Amino acid sequence: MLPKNYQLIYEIVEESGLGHHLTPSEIYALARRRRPGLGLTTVYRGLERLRDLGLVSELNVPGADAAAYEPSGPRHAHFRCKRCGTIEDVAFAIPARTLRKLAAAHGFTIDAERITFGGRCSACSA
Amino acid sequence: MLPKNYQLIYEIVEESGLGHHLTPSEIYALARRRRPGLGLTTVYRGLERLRDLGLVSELNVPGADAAAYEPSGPRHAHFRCKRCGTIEDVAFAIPARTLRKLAAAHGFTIDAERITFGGRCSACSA
DNA sequence: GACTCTACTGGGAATGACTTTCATTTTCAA
DNA sequence: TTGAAAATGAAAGTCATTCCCAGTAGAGTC
Repeated sequence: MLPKNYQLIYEIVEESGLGHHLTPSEIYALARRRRPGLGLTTVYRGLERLRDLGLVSELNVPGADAAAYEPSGPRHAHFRCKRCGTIEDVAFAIPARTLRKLAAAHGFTIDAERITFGGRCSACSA
Repeated sequence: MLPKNYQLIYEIVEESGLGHHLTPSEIYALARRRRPGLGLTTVYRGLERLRDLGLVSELNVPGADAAAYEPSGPRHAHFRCKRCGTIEDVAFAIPARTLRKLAAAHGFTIDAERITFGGRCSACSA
């Protein structure tokens, strides 16, 4: 059974909705609204646990100063605007067949895939 | 003209060869062998410049505590073993046509693409 | 209920990568 | 030569993340 606090952390990430991305300290701030006295350490520990359970995904994007978390959903990529820093979800994933081929060719096993694009978002390229 | 120190930093990353990945502090240590008294600040500044010039690429891999640098070469992906932390190059890139389609569909421009796989390397999965 | 063992908890200190600041030095074109 | 702009290094600062440790809550047992 998941400890209450980890449950809370999961709810917060979950409620943020797909396509939103929260940093640990944002999660901390939100969680303390519902359970003041909660420690930052617990948030980090909870996120680690949830990550291991596959309930949330960590996406750390180059250029961003902190990691971000989102509820685990269908595989997708991320786009980060180099100017304003916004992160968007992009519906793109490498076909499983391709992954299998790569893994076979290199002799390793792949259980995670992270794709990030960088550039200018529509607002910033105007 | 590139300042001497930045040149030195570039040479170090360059000589590391494709497929090798150096952290700023490793680069710092190597650079000081040739130019003692060089400051860590200069290494960071140099890497930033070289990155802007497109001469080196930064690959920051989730789970690693520091960023890593490699000479800019043909586009490729990286694989990081979750157990031993080794980073390998993987000859894989998303086709330009696919990138164009994604960019057009979302209204942004893509000028960078970062792909990282996670899993177990051949040694660690045995 | 009382007991125990374990997992969970929070605060604060520690770590470590990276950045900022600032006074000094180098570069290089005029 | 000279003067502005760029580069430099030391030290201090920032900030996300982790470690440590003593205290607490919960599940299971008697």
